[in-house]
Amino acid sequence: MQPRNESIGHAPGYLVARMSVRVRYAPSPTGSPHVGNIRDALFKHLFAKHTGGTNILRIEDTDRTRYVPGCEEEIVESLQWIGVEYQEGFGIGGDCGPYRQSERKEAGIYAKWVQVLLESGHAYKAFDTSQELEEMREFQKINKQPIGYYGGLWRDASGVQVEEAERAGKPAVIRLKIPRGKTIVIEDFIRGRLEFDSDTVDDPVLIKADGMPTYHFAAMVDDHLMDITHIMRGEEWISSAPKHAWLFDAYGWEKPVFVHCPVIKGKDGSKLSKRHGDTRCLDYRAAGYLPEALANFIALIGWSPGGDRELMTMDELCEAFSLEGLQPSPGVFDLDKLRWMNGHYIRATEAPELVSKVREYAQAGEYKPYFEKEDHASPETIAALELLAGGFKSTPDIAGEAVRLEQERVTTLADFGEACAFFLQEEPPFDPKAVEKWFGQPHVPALIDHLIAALDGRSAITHDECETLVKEYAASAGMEKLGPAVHPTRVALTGKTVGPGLWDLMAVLGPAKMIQRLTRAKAMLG
RNA sequence: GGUCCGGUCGUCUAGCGGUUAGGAUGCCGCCCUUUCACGGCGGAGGUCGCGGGUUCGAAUCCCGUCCGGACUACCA
Repeated sequence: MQPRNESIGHAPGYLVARMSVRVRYAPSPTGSPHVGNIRDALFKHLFAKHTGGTNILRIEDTDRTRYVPGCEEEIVESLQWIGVEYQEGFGIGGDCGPYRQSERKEAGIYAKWVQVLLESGHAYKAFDTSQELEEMREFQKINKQPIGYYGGLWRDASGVQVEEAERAGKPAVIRLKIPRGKTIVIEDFIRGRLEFDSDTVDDPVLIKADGMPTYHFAAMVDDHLMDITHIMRGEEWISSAPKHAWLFDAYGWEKPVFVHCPVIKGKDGSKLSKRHGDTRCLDYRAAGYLPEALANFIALIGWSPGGDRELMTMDELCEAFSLEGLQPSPGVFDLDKLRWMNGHYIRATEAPELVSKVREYAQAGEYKPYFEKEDHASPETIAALELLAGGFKSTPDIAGEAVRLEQERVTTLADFGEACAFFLQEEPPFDPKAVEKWFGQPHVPALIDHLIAALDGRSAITHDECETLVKEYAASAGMEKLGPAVHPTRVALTGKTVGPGLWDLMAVLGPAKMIQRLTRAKAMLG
């Protein structure tokens, strides 16, 4: 690996630390932002924050055919949810606007700059039809030649030929004329010096036949015009980096530092995609993940603060972030670890705040479409969450207490539904195994009678009183351990063998509900 | 096919010429305890992809090789 000297990066002919860092997150609105996209955005946010620089949001909507309405809103919402900030750009403005490329196209920016290239001979018009292009690739394939556009008829066409084609009204694209027989060098912050034989780089389209610029052109022109100091992007862009570098050279512009970040992979090692499960950023919100957990988790894929640090707040991430900590190799998205981390953040949240988060989560209802989806359909989860949402309305105190008591044993917000259900259900179902294990013992009817009698006539009961009550019975029955008293009581009250401390849950349930459930249990005993 | 990038426990990673290769997650066990969980402690799990060099000494430097991935659009 190459030495990386300064935290902002340096190389001859490249922008250096003299100006403040400017980075951009430039998504194209062609679908929901997924965790990989958002991780990239997060890196930029962390870098900008760490260096006191500027993060910019730019919308790259140069492909009209793939535009998905509503996408821009979701991009903004995703960033906001996870805590990625930007100081300039789409939706907030700035000195380098507009920040949507379709608007920049309307403003004539790309037409103007491509003209410069045309005039200097660095770009040319090509009139190939799509069919001709296809045939060319077919030919290259059959003859085992490198596939790509290395000139064809038009790279060195005479002015006469071009005029003729134009007069005939043939549609044209404008391509960049990549020099031949040259070595194009890219300084990548993470990987060091990258060299490309220009003969293996084909001539990219700059302006499409419909007049729209391609990514190769628009992104680079905008990066220059917006004074971007570091082109941070996924490593899938490395192969086209020489085109971009050459574009800067053709203009005589100073190049930004390239930072090709490792991508996030799925379990099978390929780039993260739908078949790896959830990839949409906001699906994690719907599934009950906390944004601070997701942010912390994805920040650690492809980046490390060094040493053993792992659990970090957004502020700590900003403080610790540096380009040196970026890894060259891709990482796998490990849901198990995310789950652990989410559980940690749930436990780290102050109870009152957690209660309101769970309430908002249950009431927002975003979980419903999520848990209806084929691959992780869970009608039980939906029902339990709906019950919880109702509980927050009708008996907010009980719902709130239930959340507090279950805080220690859930990993997602969604888990609260089923965990809290027995508090709110009129008649919580009995787990057959629990019944079989604890209701068969001879002392159980007497235990239940004892409890009912002691509870009768009371309007409330405290944690300590519940403890005394059960312990008294155990002592009177000559029990050496509490188990035989505690477990059947728990089953009678909750239907389950697992859950919060018995005294805690008894106090929350209150005498009336307990008597009702105890009576029901007794009836069941026969 | 071509070009390029990558390779440390299953996974995320620390490491930047000298370490018993460290941590985390997941898994297993013990402790705590009224259950589950949390928490604490401990364990299994890596011949640092492989083969050559350089060096007194290599996970760390060099070369080769294998495997994986990305790109190869008038998509980004």
